[in-house]
Amino acid sequence: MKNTGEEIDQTDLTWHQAGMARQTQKRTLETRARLVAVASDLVAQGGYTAMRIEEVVQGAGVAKGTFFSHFKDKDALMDLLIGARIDAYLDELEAAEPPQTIEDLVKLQLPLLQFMTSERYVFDVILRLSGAAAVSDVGPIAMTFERYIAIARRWFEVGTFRTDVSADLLAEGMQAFVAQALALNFCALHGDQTLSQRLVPYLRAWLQPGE
Amino acid sequence: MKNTGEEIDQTDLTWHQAGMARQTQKRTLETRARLVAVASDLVAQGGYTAMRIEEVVQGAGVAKGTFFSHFKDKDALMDLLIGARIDAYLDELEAAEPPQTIEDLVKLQLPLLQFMTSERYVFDVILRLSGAAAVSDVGPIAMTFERYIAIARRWFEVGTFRTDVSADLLAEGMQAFVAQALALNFCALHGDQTLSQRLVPYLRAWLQPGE
DNA sequence: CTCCTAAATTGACCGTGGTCATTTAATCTT
DNA sequence: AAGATTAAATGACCACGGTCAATTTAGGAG
Repeated sequence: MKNTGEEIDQTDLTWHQAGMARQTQKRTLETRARLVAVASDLVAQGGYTAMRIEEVVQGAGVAKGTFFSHFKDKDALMDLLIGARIDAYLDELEAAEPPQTIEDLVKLQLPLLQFMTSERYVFDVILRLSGAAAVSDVGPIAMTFERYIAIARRWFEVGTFRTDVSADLLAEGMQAFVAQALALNFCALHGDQTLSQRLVPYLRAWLQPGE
Repeated sequence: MKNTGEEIDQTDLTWHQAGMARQTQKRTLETRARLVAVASDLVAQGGYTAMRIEEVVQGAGVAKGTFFSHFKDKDALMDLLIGARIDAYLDELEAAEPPQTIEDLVKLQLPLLQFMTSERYVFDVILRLSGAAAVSDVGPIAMTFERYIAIARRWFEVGTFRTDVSADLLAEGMQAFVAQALALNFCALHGDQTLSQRLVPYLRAWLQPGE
């Protein structure tokens, strides 16, 4: 995003008069890094639900207002932290061999799904940030959702699954079933089954109908 | 839920000594009714997002604490208000002829879906309350989700849809796709399509594979 | 009617996310 | 180096959901 502006004739203009923004100070990056590091630590200790902005700024040795000049709101920080975790799981999915059976498909994703349901709050944040209201604020989590679809699409292009509909549609459908299964995981009425148990019948009916 | 306690021998015990709770006062019901009425009015005026507990109690002429002795939290009130609206839409679905085509299926549900996406906040509340963490607090919205599945199941039992999997699975799958479509409705990257446009391909692939 | 108990109500208070006018610090200009 | 200009940081303040010890009120018991 940065430094992509076009070249500007500076012969009779200072770069400021030409409308260039003054460059970000080193201080800024340090402060931001400290905020993220402290937040990360706090999450490691007490989980996402318990993280408090007040504690983050105290730990980073800055005022509360400083936090909000670095992040739009608390969600933006969560977006970053949770998005990074999801990305790491997607790295593993991408590195793995494309799954050939429904069971493999579920098994491969299980670590990611378990992270997503590790705290109710985490799941809520993910749902809230999985789609961006404006193109300009597509955040880390929203990016991971795009990425997830892209990875799944590749699996369905080469795999042993139905071919009467596009791999893209199959991927989006799987996403829908995964979200459903995760939601039901928090539900007392259906909480007895494991994620896999719930997911496999769905995906079999979706990806291999009539078999 | 009320007055379901078993009969108790009262020959030598007052009903109070027998452990019966003193009956709810008329006052209670009036206060609660007033709170709900005011809240309902406020929602009608400014939408769910803008509703403030402070305004509700002011309008009802009670103290703030009173609200929370009637409702566990703000969500509980929203559960009631939104649940009632959804129930009304489900009444219509139940009264209608079972849809025979995908297009009819979507068209029939459209009013409900438009309500669910009328405000981002409403959608978030619905997602949050659609499953109850404990059996004891299955609220109005959670009930409507059970009801929705039951209605859809009946459609799929008599309709012109695939029969290789249970009608129950079909219903739950449709729910998943509907949720997905609603979520994408708030997403800038996919916001150009209408709900129907998004939903029809999904449901065709799910309910009538290979046709 | 009066006393007594439990239900209902009160409102000051708290936790926490978020704002913004003001102050401080860095960097550019001359 | 001094002055000008913008970025960064500050912290008092607000909004709003939620709590709870204290108070009021309803209605049965005597």
